[in-house]
Amino acid sequence: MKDNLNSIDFLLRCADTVVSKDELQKRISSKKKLNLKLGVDPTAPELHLGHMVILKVLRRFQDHGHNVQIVIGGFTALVGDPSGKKTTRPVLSAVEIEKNTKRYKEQALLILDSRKTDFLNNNDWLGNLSAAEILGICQARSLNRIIERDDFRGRLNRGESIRVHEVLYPIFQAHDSVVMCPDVEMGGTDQIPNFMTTRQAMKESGQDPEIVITMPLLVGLDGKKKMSKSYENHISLEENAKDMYGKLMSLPDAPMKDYFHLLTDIEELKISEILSMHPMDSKKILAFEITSFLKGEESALSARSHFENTIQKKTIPDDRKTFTYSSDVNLLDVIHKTGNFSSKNEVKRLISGGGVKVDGDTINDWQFIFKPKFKGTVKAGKRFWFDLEVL
RNA sequence: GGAGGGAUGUCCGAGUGGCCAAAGGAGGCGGGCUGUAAACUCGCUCGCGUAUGCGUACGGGGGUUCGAAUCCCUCUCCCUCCA
Repeated sequence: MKDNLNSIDFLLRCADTVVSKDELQKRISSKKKLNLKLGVDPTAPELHLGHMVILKVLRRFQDHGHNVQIVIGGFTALVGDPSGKKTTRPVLSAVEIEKNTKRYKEQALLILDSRKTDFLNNNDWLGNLSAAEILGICQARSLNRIIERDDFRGRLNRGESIRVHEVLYPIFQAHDSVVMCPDVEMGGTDQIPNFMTTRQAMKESGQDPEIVITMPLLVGLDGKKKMSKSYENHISLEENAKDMYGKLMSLPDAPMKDYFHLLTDIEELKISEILSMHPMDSKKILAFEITSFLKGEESALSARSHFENTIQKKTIPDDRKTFTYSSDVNLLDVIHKTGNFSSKNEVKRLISGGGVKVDGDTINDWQFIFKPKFKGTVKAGKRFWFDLEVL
């Protein structure tokens, strides 16, 4: 059973919810150019592979001629999504939002087709609503419907407080869709309750409700928790090719299958074929595929050979810095001065723990002195090498 | 408005006057094993040029004491219950 790259099943590969597939099929068959909406939060401008999952699906739609509208939540950022009880929500200035938006654009366009992508800011329509207008919108919504969702109901049952603005959040988000009239809205699984409110709102405004597609969360490099910057298990889209490739190689085996499905366009059959190889070889294909898609084939090739040389063949990489001293220096100082370690104690620990080699020999005396005329290569920690020369 | 509970190192969490730079766990770092995977295993995990030493550190400030994370006062923040 081969994937047909044009089939709706391929477009929706791995989607965990589609409401509804029939409707989508109908709209696609009508040959109409569809508008796909994606809402983003301008408080977190650094994108990673987890964000790429959705962008990748959007890109497939674009390749079929459809259009993508990214809504920057300039206004809703001030309201705060009810999921997650963040202590204080930073209030962003217009300038910051501008800056974050720009950065977001750059990263998103690594994946999306710029000719088929529009960027909007919901502050443009939400920011100027009068109190009367807000009342009007709220009049058409029912609280019952909103607090049906599990997280609200749970909090009510447990007697935990729900702030009024949290209830308003889905109303504002829904209003975006009422204004934009998208055919499809995409998001993460956690957005489903908000999307349901949105569909309801669109119906009440006499529109065809948007189709909702949600994608599963990508697991992070620890193989356990979802990929997130705050868990420090992410791979940033801004990462350079070498690090991206290297980090992908450190991914546990188990999530590889998901990574192939969610982040590449490789067909189903081919994926199972790749996964039946030695896990390390499959992972190299995965790492290459993703790095090359985001950073270009050339960088990916050199990232791969860098990995093979330094890690697999244990060759010392040649892009090392050289540090030169004019008189005796000890090991501690030399390593500390490279600026890669935050304190001398940290370096001492590294040295006495056996993590430092000079020209291949482990040295665990931090007072080790380099005499004049010394010339050699120091390895400090797992993957940091530098040259040292004492005149 | 009233009653009560809480804030400890990156995180979780023990500790209720000296033996506390503070148990334990997680995470992280380094070694071994390996496929820079997992699992396993061993060591380290505030800073200071080398220290039975000094400095910082248990939400902020002040006090009691020879001595405070531990007691008292006060401030800030969080939570629960009643209204």
